[in-house]
Amino acid sequence: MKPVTIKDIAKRLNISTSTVSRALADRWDVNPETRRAVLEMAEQLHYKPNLISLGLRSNQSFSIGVIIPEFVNSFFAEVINGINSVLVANNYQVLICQSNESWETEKSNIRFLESRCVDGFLVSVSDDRANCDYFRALIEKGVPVVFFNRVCDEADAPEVIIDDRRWAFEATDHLIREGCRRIVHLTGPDNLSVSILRKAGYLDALAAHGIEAEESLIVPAGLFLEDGAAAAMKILAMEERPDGLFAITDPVAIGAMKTLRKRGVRIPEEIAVVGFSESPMAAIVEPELTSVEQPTFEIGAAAARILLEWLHEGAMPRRSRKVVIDASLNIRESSLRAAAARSGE
Amino acid sequence: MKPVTIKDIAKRLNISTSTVSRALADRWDVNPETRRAVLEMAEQLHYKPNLISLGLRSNQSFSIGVIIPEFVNSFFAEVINGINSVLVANNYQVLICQSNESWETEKSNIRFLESRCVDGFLVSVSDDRANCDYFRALIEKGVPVVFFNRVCDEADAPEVIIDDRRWAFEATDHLIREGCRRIVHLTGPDNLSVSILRKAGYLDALAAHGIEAEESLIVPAGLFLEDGAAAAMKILAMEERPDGLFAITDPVAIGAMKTLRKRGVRIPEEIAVVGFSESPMAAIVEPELTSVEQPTFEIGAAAARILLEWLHEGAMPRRSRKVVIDASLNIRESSLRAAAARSGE
DNA sequence: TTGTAAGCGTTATCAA
DNA sequence: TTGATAACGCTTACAA
Repeated sequence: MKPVTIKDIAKRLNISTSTVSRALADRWDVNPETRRAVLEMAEQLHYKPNLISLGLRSNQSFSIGVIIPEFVNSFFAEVINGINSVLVANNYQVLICQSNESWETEKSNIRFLESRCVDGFLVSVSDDRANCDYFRALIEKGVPVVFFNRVCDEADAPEVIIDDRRWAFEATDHLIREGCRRIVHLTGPDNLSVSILRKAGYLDALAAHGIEAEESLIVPAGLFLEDGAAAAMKILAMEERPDGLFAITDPVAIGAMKTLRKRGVRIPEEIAVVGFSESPMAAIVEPELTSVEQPTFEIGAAAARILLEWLHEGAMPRRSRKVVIDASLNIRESSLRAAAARSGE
Repeated sequence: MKPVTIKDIAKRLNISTSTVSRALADRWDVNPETRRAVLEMAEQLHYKPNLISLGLRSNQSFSIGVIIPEFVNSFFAEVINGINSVLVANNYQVLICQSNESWETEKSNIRFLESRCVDGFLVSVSDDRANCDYFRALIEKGVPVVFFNRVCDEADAPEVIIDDRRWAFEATDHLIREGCRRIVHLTGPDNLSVSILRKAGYLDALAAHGIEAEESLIVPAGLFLEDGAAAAMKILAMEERPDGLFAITDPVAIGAMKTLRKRGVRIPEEIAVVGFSESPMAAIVEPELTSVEQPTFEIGAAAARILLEWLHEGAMPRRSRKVVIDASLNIRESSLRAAAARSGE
């Protein structure tokens, strides 16, 4: 069965499609009688406007492409909820594509979404991307792009982030105040903005407390549970055991923690642990994990709002070039070394 | 800047748009010379086909609407990965809508996706839906709908499920074999197919072992962490403490387990616990949680394949009316009561 | 082998 | 207040 169109309504009422269109759009220049009849008939035939054809004419699709590395870990899923809340309320559809941390996939996602005529992009970049040329080209063509979380500084586009460097500082500073002196840092992929910034914050904190950084304490890990578990094996093999651990993400922290505990390392007494980006798992694991909490929903909502503004204004909203959202450090058992030591005595 | 269209290519080459169209579609009836020129020009101008306009003509959009209750818990996110893997490979776009467990939202999602001319639906229904009339109407109109996980038996549509009743039986049976006799069951919302079936499986297992079911041991909980935590308080208040717990989902099991442990209940020694639907948290929580593992990715992929078949055949694939995917019981510490008792002696 | 023209659903423009 | 027509990007009979 073919879908009902304004033609069907027009035919039934013996009027023209333009009148039907006007009546449905609630225009002033249409007879109240006619409008009523049209609305009634539309209802009766279960008419639903075809948003696709609308897009053809206006050259906009009322859809937004979202490109993220993955959404199985709840972080990006929560961000998408923030994005959705804003865009759906404005009658936009969200098209979600996963890059699976692959640049190639990211590029093909962009092409695909362009073919679908999305009105703009919300992007958190993958980690194996060599440069930002693709996004630069997009922006130069006039396509609105807003980055969040994992950004592309070389591209001139708005970004919504937290102050990763500052919060990595806070996390490390907290460990030092808990008495840690040999703090290992599990890093993420090198070309990810968050990797670089969080490492910088870690180094800042060491410097602020006059602790010398040691190359051997900076352990390349990754972003996921397995990466943390693998890194833990390296830690166990170290001649001089560290007394603190700051991981780039919660999964990495948890993966490391589980492995260390299985090998009999007591947490936080022997090694205090701090993660980053507050996952639901942080409150599940034992001991509960200290972590930097990012307001994920708000990050998504903010990015979506900037994109909407760009769409409405027709130009990049300059004052939103860099939006820094606040974060917080949730202190839990995994890092409370001083308290644990006291209660253990 | 306007996007490049076949008109632009045609104008530059002084040929007609139909020739360009044919050349791009790689038709036989076009001069190799012309084809080469067209392809070259398309490349040069960065031409990208407009999938939207294509849909207008053919009355199909090459997009599929997916409606799920939520995707912050990884279960549905994993299913979507399965869906994506099949559909993206077939050049379909997936439009994801969350119902947030609200029937109203579900209905508005359907309307919205219909307006976007999706070619079909993949649905896991929300829990507060009164009936399936909406989906029935859709199917009668000839719109392909495939249900997965949470299905709508009243609607005549394919469904992809696991044998919830059987695996609830296995889970409960396992607890009984571990020596449990007073097993509490934390249930989900009443009108959800999985709630009903898992409760039935629980009762089956009790009956099979000649254990009398007790109304007071069937505790209405919900689907999430908080629901499990709240249910745990009820358990703690029971006069006769149960020795086993089977929860409708992992989050409920984990919520209950955390609360029980905080109140000093030893798991599995005092209460053995089994969850359902294997979440990543199962392997994180302590003690690690025994749970029924559903092949989430495969469920999504299977549902997507059935939908594709329906789309290609033009008729509902009858032999896929009910596809039962296999599952398994992952036995971990939380339920190994016998072993724990031995090692504790 | 190529071009012309109609059509998909809708709206904007102009004329009636 | 309403209707006819063109246009959005693309494909496809049919004609040349």
